Amino acid sequence: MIYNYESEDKVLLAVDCIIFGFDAEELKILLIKRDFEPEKGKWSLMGGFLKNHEALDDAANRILLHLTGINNVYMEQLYSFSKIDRDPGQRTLSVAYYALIKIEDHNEELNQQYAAEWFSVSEAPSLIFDHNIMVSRAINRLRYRASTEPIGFELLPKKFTMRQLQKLYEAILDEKLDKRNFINKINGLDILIKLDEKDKSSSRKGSFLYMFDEEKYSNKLEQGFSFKL
Amino acid sequence: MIYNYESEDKVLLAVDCIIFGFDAEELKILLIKRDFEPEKGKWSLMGGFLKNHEALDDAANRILLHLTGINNVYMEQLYSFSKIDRDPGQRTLSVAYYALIKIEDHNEELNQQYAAEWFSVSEAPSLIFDHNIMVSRAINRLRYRASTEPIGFELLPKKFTMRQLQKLYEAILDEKLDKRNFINKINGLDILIKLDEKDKSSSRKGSFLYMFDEEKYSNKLEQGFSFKL
DNA sequence: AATAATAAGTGTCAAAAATACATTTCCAAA
DNA sequence: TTTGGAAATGTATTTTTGACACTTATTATT
Repeated sequence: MIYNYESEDKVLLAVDCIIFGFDAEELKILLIKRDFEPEKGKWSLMGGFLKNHEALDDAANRILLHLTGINNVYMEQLYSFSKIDRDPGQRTLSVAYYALIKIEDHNEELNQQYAAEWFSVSEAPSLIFDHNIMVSRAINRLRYRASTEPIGFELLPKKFTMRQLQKLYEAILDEKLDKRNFINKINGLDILIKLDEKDKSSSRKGSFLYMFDEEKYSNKLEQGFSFKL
Repeated sequence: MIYNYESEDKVLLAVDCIIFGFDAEELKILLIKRDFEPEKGKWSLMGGFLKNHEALDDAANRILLHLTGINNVYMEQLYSFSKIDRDPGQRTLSVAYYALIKIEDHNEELNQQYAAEWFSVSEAPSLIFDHNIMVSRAINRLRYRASTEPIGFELLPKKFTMRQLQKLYEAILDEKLDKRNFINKINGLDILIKLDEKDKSSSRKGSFLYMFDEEKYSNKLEQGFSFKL
């Protein structure tokens, strides 16, 4: 007996992306104003529908690229949302993804070509459907992931200062950290390259720039090292 | 303008359940032999298809109930799998859930009414499709969850000994734990009720039985307590 | 009644990790 | 040369984790 797949229901599957950025010491999300009904004119996550011939990861990347021009960034599947009436227009499920992007690298295109806008996580407007729930789930996941894997760097410029890194973690974890303890911990991990360059934008003395040493990190990983912050 | 939902593809959405149990000091999963093509006769997770009128959580519960007679147990959504050809019969996505059940409470019905069989996680057969990947992801999730929330008790009888609890955590974490340190840690959490009863099945002295004190736990939760093992 | 067998139950010390905390240094601008 | 301001730096204390071995309670056996 072959299973009769035809007798089963098929569903519309949306993919929605929570896009995180970091700027001015704040964790931000990228939102768009929805330009069609239902809920036209309201703020929304970036979304689209899964096509028959693509995997979810691919759909998430396609949607991100299409709505922001951004490609090739860190993304992770978050959760699938399925409340019957979550979309008042039509029965739709949604698989949420979150992405981490370096705001500086993408600022211009976003503002000009796309109707997208950054909001500080704490001041974001209320969103359509269950998107607020998605965002808060994404923040939780980001908190966990950022304290067990070195993904914070995805939100910073390639070269960054210790202060930036600390402010980033403070924003993600939503708590103040002690500067000396933070630096000691980071240095203890031994996965950064300290450059000879300094960033002089914030002080006369200038502060040294660092880069994440991906190669060193993956070597250490193989030797049983585990990132913990 | 109203969005034209009709032009979007719809997909078949399966729900597969990884069902964990604990017995004889081992972490186990419940599998069934598939009785239809494709892959008829091979071992598989419990699965079914999402219906148009139900949410994923409800589908997972329905499928669990239908295939095992089990109801009302701990379940958590795990991940959505979408590789194009994951099911050779038909393009299908699958949302995986895992469940924790108390084997003792359900043993008879499972063996008699249903063609389900328990396998130790380490000795389970190779499964159809991407089910092996689902299982290993579920184990990871279970490890994390069990060390940050008191869900281990879902796998034990209502009354259990310290030794059982320790063996359970050893099985979940896949590492030996020190008896004294473990007991000290558990007692430090102060979320168990020590009963006057003893279990005499494993020694002449007998060992005290404990119960999880749900009420105490949720009170402590509200006061900022967080379970950590 | 004494003994033997077996798992249950119990505490301390040392090492490591986390936390709290204040001063000096460097550089450019005035 | 002085000054302002952020960057850089180390130590002492507390807390947590990890290692480790003997006594107790009970019943079955003699």
